[in-house]
Amino acid sequence: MDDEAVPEESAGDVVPAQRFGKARSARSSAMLEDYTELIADLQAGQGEARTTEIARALGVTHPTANKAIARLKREGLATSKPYRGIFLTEAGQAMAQRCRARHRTVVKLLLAIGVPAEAAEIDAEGMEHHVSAATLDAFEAFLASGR
Amino acid sequence: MDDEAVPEESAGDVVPAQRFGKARSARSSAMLEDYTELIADLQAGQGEARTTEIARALGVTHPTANKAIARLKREGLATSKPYRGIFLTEAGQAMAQRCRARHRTVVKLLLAIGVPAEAAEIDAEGMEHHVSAATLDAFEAFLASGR
DNA sequence: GCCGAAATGTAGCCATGGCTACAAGATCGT
DNA sequence: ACGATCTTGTAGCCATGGCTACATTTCGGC
Repeated sequence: MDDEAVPEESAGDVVPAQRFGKARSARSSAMLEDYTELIADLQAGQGEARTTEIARALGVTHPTANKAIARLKREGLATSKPYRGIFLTEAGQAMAQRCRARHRTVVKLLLAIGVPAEAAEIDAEGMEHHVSAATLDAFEAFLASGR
Repeated sequence: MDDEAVPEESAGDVVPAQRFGKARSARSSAMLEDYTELIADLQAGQGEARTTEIARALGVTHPTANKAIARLKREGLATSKPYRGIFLTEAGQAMAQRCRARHRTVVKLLLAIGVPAEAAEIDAEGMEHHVSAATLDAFEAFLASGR
């Protein structure tokens, strides 16, 4: 959180490095978010989340999914016992819920703007990870105001 | 490019794997877009784009910028001679222009929605790379319609 | 004209996130 | 209960995009 007050910047620019840095870190957590959200969906939908299902849903091979799940476990977002389903921890469930809500809001906003449904779904998948709290608030306010 | 013609999918879901795949590929081209856009800016602003400037503006070290520039050259987007400035090819300039226009549109849309200016700038940096042509059109139509 | 500082380039490390190939555990049919 | 098959896990490769450390080139001051 440091936007202005950069001494010898000619103020015309706001130091773009910050923005790019934020975009980069958002990219790195995007995967975690996708996985937790998906796992929550699978648990809700069919009781448990299996590695193969996760891989299939994300369009990656199962070893890739496996590595990602290992990372989720490392980060304390999920747990699992060998050859069994994957389960989210409290933290994981919280993240999944937040992401799902944000995803829905982004899609609704795009639709409200007039974006075709398929494009809205596809683009939201990538955009959502870059939507800050402030922006999300604005989206919700916009939707609530009935435009 | 394989979008439709997936035979027996029950149409209730549109196969999420596609969406994730698109989001992933958008992520991989995001860097190219950032660099070309920035190089164009630097050329316009101070006549030439130097490696150190690019690195500073993006908030990375110069070897990182150097590698990225090597990739730009590989992809035919930029040219440079050792220890000299970086220049965009025709293709690079075209990409830069498209990206800059898209960036501006995204920012304007966010502002129109009511997103605070700083958040709009930051979030747009990440979001823009996931905005498809269809979505961009919708954004422009929305802005033109004065809401 | 030379020498030192700044800029640029190169080498090599690390983590990530893809992949294929193979190993090992579960499950199900007979 | 056993074997085939499916699922899961592991190993190891590649490319990418960060980084630090070091080499080289350019450039500016003296």
